[in-house]
Amino acid sequence: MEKKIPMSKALKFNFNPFKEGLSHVLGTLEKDIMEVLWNRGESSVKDILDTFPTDKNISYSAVITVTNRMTKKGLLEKRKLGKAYFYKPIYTREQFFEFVTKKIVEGVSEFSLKSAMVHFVDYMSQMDPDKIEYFSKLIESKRKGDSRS
Amino acid sequence: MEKKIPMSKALKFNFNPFKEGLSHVLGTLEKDIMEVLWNRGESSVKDILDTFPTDKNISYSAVITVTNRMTKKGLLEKRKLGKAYFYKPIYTREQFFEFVTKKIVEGVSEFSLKSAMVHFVDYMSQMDPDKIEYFSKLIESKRKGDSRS
DNA sequence: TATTATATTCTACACATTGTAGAATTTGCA
DNA sequence: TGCAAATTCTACAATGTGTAGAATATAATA
Repeated sequence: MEKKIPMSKALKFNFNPFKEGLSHVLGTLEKDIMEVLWNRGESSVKDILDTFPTDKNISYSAVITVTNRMTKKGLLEKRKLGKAYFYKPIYTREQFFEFVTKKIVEGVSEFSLKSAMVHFVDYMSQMDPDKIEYFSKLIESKRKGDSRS
Repeated sequence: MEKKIPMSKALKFNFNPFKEGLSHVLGTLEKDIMEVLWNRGESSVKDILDTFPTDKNISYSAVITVTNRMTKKGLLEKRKLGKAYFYKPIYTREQFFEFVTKKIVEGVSEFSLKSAMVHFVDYMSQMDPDKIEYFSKLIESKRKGDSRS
């Protein structure tokens, strides 16, 4: 019997606006694991566990269950190296942030474009002017060159 | 024994970027109920059920359970009128969209401001130029007058 | 006031997601 | 081949949502 090839589905996620950083998108353990993998690259479960503070008290099983779920969800890739499986992120940290941000921006724009515009500008206006400056430039460049469909 | 006042918690929600419209934020039945309440105003469970197509086959219990959960979540208010409870949205449709959009925009900006800017502009540039026009104006007005704080 | 129609509450199950881990099994290297 | 290490399997908890039956409460009316 052929081993089933674990189809890496397209990444799906929810966005929780009441959390921060990666926790907008990932559970606590998922997040910890992603951080480790982005920081030290392809790692085994043991590697991951070793980076956790001792008082964290997470079991080997807990980690392996979650890494496998993340693999199914299209977040990680795994391959066997020697005796153990090694996991690595399919997306770099930057790609992941890009991907998530794009989806959310598209989603919220579809949800309510006008509100999105207003609140986006509001948000930026509370930041330093550089931000708005940068943003204005982005828009200007779109308004000019970019008239392709 | 005093009746417990059902503290209307602050509205919490997740945003699913892979859905559309209200379904970004609400479950199917929740959404159907909100639509009814926004359309016809304060309504009893029976009222709500009556608006559902016969083939929908949702039980009275199902609706009442969900309306009560939505009340706990800070989405609805209820009060007794005659024999039955009547539910009404705490937020108007517009307020709700505003609220959700604001939270998501703030969330995604916190998540990754630069990406958010880029994708937002990208998204708009695929829309008609009016959108960008409107947006530019918003920004301009911020850049001028609004230097408070 | 007793009856009845109707509304509510309670409880519970299903499914999905995430955190968690023990037990059993497999496997690779010494 | 045997053992240590790793994996798989299974399972339970909590949360959110859909769903509904049974029991109970209540209001209107006969």
